[in-house]
Amino acid sequence: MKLSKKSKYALRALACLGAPGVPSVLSIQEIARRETIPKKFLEQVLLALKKTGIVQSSRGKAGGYTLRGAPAGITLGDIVRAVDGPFAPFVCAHPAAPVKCTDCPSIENCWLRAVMTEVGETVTTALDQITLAEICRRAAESQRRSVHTLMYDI
Amino acid sequence: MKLSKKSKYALRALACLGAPGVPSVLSIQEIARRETIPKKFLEQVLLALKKTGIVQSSRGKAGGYTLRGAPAGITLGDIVRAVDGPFAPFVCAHPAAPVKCTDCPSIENCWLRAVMTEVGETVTTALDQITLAEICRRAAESQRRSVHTLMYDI
DNA sequence: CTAATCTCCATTAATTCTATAGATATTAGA
DNA sequence: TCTAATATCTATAGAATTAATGGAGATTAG
Repeated sequence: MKLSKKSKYALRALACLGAPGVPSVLSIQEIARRETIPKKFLEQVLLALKKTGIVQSSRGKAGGYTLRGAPAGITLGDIVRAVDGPFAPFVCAHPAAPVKCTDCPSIENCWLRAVMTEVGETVTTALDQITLAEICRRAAESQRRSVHTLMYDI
Repeated sequence: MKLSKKSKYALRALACLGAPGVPSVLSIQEIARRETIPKKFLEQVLLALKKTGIVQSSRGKAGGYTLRGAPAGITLGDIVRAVDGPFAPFVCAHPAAPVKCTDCPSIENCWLRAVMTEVGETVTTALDQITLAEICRRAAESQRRSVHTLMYDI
């Protein structure tokens, strides 16, 4: 039940792109620098985010990535699905393209599949209720708090 | 967001132990045979389930495993946690023993951690609402249905 | 043109998951 | 007391997945 680093990087990159007061177009290199993410790895992450339409890119000099829609319209679920795939507790419980497990009796008549499909849906619903806007808001707040703490520390 | 085979094996083993009309004590070998699970692997799974008190065991000849409590008191969450650990989307969002990620600013002040801890709690709540009793009921129903189908097929 | 960028494909490295092996401890029953 | 069937424990091999890197295009502003 752990999320991949890809997801984590995707979240941080998007929070970066959605942060107010940041240039709306950022290059891979710039995001990698800001968030300390391996550049070549981030490249793959952004490509995945692009494929599902969460971000858009422009090539050439002065190119880079930008959010495709408003942060309020992008959910945590969208992001994680884009890089890690759908929430299928087991392959036979895959929402779109279920695959028979080697040990299922059959794909239509597998009680584990039935229960697990429901679980996957529950998780999906939960993650789809958190938006990138909310995440950005919290990120900004957290940063304010940390600066505040730092000032006290000094 | 995929569950491990350990979880799957645990669920099947417990559904087996909780099924009505089955001897209440089953040996590892017997469960492995019924559910087609590698015996030595199942051994580890059952040991984990024992450690958290979901099953109890007796050693020696005629020994084996049995459920510790009523199926209605064991949740899917209990089972998965027992073998796969708690639902921590990231290590810093571990409910009991959070560990600082290499890229967190700090464990107290990480917005990803805050959001992800909530997500983990949501998943936990969802999984804790499905009981083993419910699972056993569905398993039995599914089996009835499959026998029915089979009769038609022949 | 050129330099900075995204894109695509392949490969290596690291980690985690799955499975197996073997030695030991326990217990019912002959 | 012996034997056979069982759980327990620790280690390790094998497989699969994830993470990271490398390098050769394609595109575009200036």
